[in-house]
Amino acid sequence: MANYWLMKSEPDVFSFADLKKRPKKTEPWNGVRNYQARNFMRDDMKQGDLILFYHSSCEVPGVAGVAKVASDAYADETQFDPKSEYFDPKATREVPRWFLVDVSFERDLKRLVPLEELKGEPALATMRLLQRGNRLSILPVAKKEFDLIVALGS
DNA sequence: GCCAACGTTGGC
DNA sequence: GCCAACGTTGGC
Repeated sequence: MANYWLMKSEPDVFSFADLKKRPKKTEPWNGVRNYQARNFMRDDMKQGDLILFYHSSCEVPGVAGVAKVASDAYADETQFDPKSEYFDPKATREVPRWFLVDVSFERDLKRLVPLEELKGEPALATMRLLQRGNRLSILPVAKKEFDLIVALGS
C-alpha cells in the first residue's frame, strides 16, 4: 500500500528545479532535525511512494512538482560532520539520531499550485498542511488530496 | 521584519 | 516531571 507525502523545501536553498538538475535527479533529504519528520522517513516511507515537492518561505509558496522516495532510510551523514550546520554532537555512528531517504524527480507539473489556491479547495480543508500552526516539514497526504493537487497542476 | 504556533531545553 | 524561556518555522 503506497503512501503519499508532502515535503517542504525553501527554493532558495534547494528547489524542485535543483532536484531535476541533479545528475541522477536524486538527492539525500538531509538536515531534517525534527523527530516527527524523521519518524515518517525512517518508519513509514517506502521506495516508490510519491511526494508533493512544496516550496516554502518564498514569494509564492505552493506545490512545485512530483517526486518519489528513492531509497530506504539511512543515517544522515551531516549529523556526524562538525563543519556542517546540521552537526549533532549527541549523535554517534553506533547510535545515529537522524535518518533520511533519497528523493528523486518524478514529474513536472505545468504550473506551481499555490498555497493560496489549496486553501480555496473545499476538498482540501482537512489537509494537515492547511491546519493552523502546522510547521512540520514532512507530512502525510491522503491519496484523494494528492490526486486533486496533481490534477490542479496538470 | 513581524509574529503566532509550537518543539526543545534545562532548572528546579 | 513540570513549565518558563528560548529557538525555529513559515506565512504574511
